[in-house]
Amino acid sequence: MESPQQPAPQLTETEQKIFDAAHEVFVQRGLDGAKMQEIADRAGINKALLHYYFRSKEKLFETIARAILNRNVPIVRSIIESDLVLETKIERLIAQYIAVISRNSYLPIFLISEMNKHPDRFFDSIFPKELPRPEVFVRQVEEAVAEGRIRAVEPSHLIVNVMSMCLMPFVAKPLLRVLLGMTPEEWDKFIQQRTSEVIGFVFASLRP
Amino acid sequence: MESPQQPAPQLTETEQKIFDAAHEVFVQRGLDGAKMQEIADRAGINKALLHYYFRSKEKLFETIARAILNRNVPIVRSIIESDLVLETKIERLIAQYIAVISRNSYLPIFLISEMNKHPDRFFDSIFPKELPRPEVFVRQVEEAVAEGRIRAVEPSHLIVNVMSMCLMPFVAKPLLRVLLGMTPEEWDKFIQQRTSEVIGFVFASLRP
DNA sequence: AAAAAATTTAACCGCACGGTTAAATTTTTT
DNA sequence: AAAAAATTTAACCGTGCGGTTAAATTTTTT
Repeated sequence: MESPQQPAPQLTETEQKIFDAAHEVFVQRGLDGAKMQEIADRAGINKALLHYYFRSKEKLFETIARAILNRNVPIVRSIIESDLVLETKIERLIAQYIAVISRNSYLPIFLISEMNKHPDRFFDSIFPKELPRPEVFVRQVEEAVAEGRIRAVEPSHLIVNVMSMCLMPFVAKPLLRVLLGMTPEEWDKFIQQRTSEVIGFVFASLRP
Repeated sequence: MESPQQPAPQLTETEQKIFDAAHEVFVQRGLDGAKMQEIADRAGINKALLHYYFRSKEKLFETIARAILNRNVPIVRSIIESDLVLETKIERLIAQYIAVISRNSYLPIFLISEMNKHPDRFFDSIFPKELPRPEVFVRQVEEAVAEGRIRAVEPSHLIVNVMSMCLMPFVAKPLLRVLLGMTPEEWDKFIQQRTSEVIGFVFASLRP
C-alpha cells in the first residue's frame, strides 16, 4: 500500500526521487502543509536542487497532481465507457474504485481538499481533459430499467451512490474507526469485506 | 444556507461577531488557510482585539470546532440511539444527515481535513465525548435480519453505506458537477431529490 | 583531459503571518 | 464625574517558508 507509481515521461533517478518524495508529502500534508524543505529532505537532496528541477512549489504540485490523475482517471474511464454489460460494469467499477484507493488511501482526501480550495486551477490545468463520460452508462441503465431487468433508478444517483460507498470509507476513516470502535486489524478486515458488501448492496437494491 | 448558529454559552455582541467570522473563515479555508487578519476584518474589528478575546488561533479554532460538533453530533446521536423502529430510524437518519449538511455544506470537507491532519487533537480535545453509540442500531438490524424482515446485511457496512451516500455528494460536489455536467440549478435539483432517492435505494436493497 | 551537467553548501532576501505591546480613545458601568 | 472595560492605532518581534544566488565540488559526457 501507499507506494507512488511512475509518471508518464521517463525521469532521471533524481527526478524520480523528487517525484516520489513530493508525492508522499503533498498527499500526506496537503498543498499548504507541504514544505519544500521536507520534500528535499525526503528525496535525499537539498532545496537548491529541488528548485533546479522544478522551478516552484506550484509547478511541482501541478506535475504531481496531473500525474496522479493521468494514472488513475483513465482506468475508471475505460470501464465506464466500455460496452460491458451493465451488471458486469458496475461490479468492475466498484472493485476497481476500491482497489485503486486502497493502494492510495490518502488520495481522495487530498484531491477533494485541493479541488475545493482551488476549483478553477484544478479543472483548468490539472484535471485530465478526457474525463469519463457517463452517457453510455446512463443509456445502459435506462435500457435495463425499460426492460424491467432492474428497478427504476435515476442513473446519476446510482453513479453517485456507487462512488460514495466506495470512496467515503477512505475519506472518513478516522471518524468511522472511532464511531464503530474498530482496531486497525478490524478496519483492515472491514475494508477487505467492502468490495463484496457494496456489490451485494447495490445489486440487491437494483432487483426489480 | 451557510449561516453559522450560536454556540452554547451566552456571548457578547463582539464575541458573536468574531465567532461568526471565524466560523466562516475556518470552514471555507481550513485551519492552515485561515488567517487571523481575515477573521478580524470580517468581524469588523482588528487583530489586537481578536487576541484580546481569544488568546491564540489554536484556542479560537478549538472553540469553533467544538461548537460546530456540539451542535450537530447530538442530533444524529439522538436518532441513532432512540428506540424508533428500524425503518423509521433509517429514514430519519438519512433525512437528518442531508438536512444538516445542506445547511452547512462546507462542514464535512472541513472536518474531514482537520480530522485527517490532526486526529489526536481532534478526538482528544475537540470531538464530543458522548459520540453516537451504534449498539442499539446494530441490535435492531440483527433482529430484523433474524425475523426475515430485511435482507441479511452487515450492520457496520449498512451504517457506512448510509453515511456515505448522504455525505459524499457534498464532499465531492465540484468533481461530481463536472463529471455529470450539471449546472448549478441542476445540482440544486439533484440535492433536493437526494433524500428520497437514498431512502428508496436503501430500502430497496434491504428487501428480503 | 576538457567541457558540460549535476549537486552541494551556505548564505541571503522578502514576505506573510502569529503574536505582543503600549498608549490613546471610546464606550459602558458605577 | 470617576472608574472600568472595550476598542483602536500603530508599531514591532520572531519565525517559518518560498525562492534566489554565487561559488565550490562532484559526476557524467564528450
